[in-house]
Amino acid sequence: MTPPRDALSHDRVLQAALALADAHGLDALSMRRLGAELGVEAMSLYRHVPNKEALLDAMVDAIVRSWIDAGDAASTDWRDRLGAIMHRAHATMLARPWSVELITVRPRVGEGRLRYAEAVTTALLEAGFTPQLAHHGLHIVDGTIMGFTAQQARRPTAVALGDRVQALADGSLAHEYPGISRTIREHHDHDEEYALMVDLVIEGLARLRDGEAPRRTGLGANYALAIS
Amino acid sequence: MTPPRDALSHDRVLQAALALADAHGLDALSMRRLGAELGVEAMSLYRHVPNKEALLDAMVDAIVRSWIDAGDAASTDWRDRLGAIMHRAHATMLARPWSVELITVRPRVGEGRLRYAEAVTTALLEAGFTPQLAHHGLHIVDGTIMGFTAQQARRPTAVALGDRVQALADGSLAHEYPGISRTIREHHDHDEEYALMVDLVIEGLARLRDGEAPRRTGLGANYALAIS
DNA sequence: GGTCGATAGCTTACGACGTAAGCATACAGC
DNA sequence: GCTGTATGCTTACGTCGTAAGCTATCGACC
Repeated sequence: MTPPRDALSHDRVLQAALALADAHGLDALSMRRLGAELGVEAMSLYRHVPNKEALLDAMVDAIVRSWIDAGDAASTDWRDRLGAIMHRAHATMLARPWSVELITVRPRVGEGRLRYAEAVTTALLEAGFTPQLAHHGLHIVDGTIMGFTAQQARRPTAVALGDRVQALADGSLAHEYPGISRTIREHHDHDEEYALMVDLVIEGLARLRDGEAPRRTGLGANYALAIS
Repeated sequence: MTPPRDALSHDRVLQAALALADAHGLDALSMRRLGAELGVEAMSLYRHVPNKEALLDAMVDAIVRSWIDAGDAASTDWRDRLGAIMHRAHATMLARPWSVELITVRPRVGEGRLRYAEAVTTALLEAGFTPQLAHHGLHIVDGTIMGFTAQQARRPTAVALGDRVQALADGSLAHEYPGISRTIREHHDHDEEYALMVDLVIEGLARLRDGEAPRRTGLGANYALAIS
């Protein structure tokens, strides 16, 4: 059967879902609305997607896949390779703010995430990290990307919604929160801030590899035990 | 009117919501079920809580509030103060895995979050950081806590759900993903890994304060522009 | 002590949501 | 032309958050 020009397919559904989230946010992405966007009833989508969860997973993987680039491996400097990945991940997520939430919450390991993890891991291994340390490094890089980006992505909302943020900015809470009041008025370039952290992390990883014992603040377990 | 022993109140609703999430996860927290748990109809809750969103925000703030401790300020060493906060935050979130998702997604600035931000900021300011750098430091610390913890919290799920993770562990995907296959079999202590990152970040902040120019991997903006 | 206003909880109802089950259509291969 | 299979539609169920209005209880005051 030659499908008509506008036949559905897994990919068409996926693309429409991405477009809908881009246009109206993640909350607007319901199966009914997605169907409508495709000129089709909601239930028809289930011919091409097992359920909504799987669709969300596919969306996540499509995005994570774009974090890496075939050209990365060409660079010989592992710092550049890692930096490129981290900045690309940051930029692509900020371009679709809804994706941050989605990626944070859905841990399914798909093709894209595997390729990304592989790229980071091999960069570290080739740079002389032990397998143990490379594994830690992957988690540290991952945490850095997600944590910083998540925080940055939700900052505009925080400003828009937080009545208190205004009070802080105009100084009326200066007595209660002197520290924040003093720092909040600075001008901040968030992209530059991220670059700062990326370099901080990469430099820290290099020092770990080189066996320079970090000045320990005390074993983490102590704190964990102290409060549990 | 003396309320009967079991009268509702904002606090009782909040505590019940926390308990329900602890016991059955965030998905189980519906207004109907929460009401049932309190022996009350769903709509009765709305006398004490404006809507579900506000309840979730209150839950978040109750948790974030526990990240700091009055004793922190007593310590003179800023590394210890920061380390204590970061480890406490990590531990309290892991103790309630559902909170990670909630905190990541809801950026409302409440009392607890302000106090936490203030504690981190003043620790940095008192350690000689410029206001500008202290502000960056807060975001870096925040990103580190959330990113790493989020990733760790969802890792068990990733293992449970990812059919591929098994394939990686037993080596059948070694050809496609040699790097991950090599590192995934290492034994990992995740708390120790977090301690590693905390020290890495604190040490990196110290170097920023001391004006040691990090070895730049190239300006972040370059990457961002290259792909957008 | 009778009345009154406020408070707390209940009832009903609406419009979303994800999706199970079964039906209708339309094509490909014979 | 017949038949099997793939595709999309229809209907329906149980869930959700919450708007609107009702009822019952109780302290405060005349």
